[in-house]
Amino acid sequence: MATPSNHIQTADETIHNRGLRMTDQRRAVYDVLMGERDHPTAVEVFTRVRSKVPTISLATVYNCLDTLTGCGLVKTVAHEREPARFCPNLEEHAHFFCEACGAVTDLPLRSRKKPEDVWDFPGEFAISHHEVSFSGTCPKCSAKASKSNKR
Amino acid sequence: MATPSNHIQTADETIHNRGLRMTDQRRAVYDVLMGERDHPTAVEVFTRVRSKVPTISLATVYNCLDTLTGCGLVKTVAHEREPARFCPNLEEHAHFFCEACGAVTDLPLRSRKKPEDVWDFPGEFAISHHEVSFSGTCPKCSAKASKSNKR
DNA sequence: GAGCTAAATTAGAATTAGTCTTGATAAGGA
DNA sequence: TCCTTATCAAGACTAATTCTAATTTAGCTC
Repeated sequence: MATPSNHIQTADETIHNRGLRMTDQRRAVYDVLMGERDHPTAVEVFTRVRSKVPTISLATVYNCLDTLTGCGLVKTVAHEREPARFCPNLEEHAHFFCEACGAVTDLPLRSRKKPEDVWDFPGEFAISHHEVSFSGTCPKCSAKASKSNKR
Repeated sequence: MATPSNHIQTADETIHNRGLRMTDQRRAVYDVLMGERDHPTAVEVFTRVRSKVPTISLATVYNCLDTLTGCGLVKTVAHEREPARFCPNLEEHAHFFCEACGAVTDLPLRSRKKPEDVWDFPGEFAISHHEVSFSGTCPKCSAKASKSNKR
């Protein structure tokens, strides 16, 4: 329903099909997200985008991110009270938040398990989205920690 | 590790064991959360608590919620960019957010399944927390919707 | 290509949730 | 009782995001 899978659409097509325009700003924001897949915040996107489109404003970055998420090209990633992050990975996946370095890692699904198998839904819940997130220490920081523990 | 399960502690004991005091304000905040299990925001807790402790300030409510979560008596529930909600249910469970009425429902675990069975963790991730949330339409709102669709 | 219209952008103001600061208050132990 | 420390309260402050209003741009029609 959200993404017509009959054929692969380019971002341009997806946007045009909604009656919207692929402007320089929107493309630049999208390119930044596709370029470095590190889940930047709006402000981080803003600073990266400015190297390509120096006149862009932060409000526009917010607008573009809004448009792109509205078109389903980008997903927002919320974690605790931290600023929202943005992710162009449309595959089903969970997120891992490293408490040491702040890195956010995509974790692909290993087995296709239905939520109903794992959690108890008492009554008729109509699920439209679900989100799974983990936090802890990422491999890099785990390695660093065990090294410094050995001294 | 987080909750010593050798014997059941009262909230008072848990707080005292941390060298802190169970004040009127803290008890009132905790009682509000235990009373209506509807995942109120800090402001909602504030308005409810004021009927018991009329002189309490919002800052104190934030402080109390902070202390209680620090002691592990209460969990914060984050969803999108919305204000944080608070939950005294310490059992492992997921949350369901109704997009129609805004209600938040606890969903207990049906089967004890390890995250590693479901998601692919490439490398040595040390998991300290995980959070699962669903959104969609709750049973009440589903019933209302199907009724009004029939007209 | 000029003119029109709606969409998009911009800068800055406004909002909101939450935190910080500071001084007052209160509780528990010596 | 005195002393120390925790706690509370009020309001100032911050950061992320949204809103507003004016300007610019793109695509369409003539």
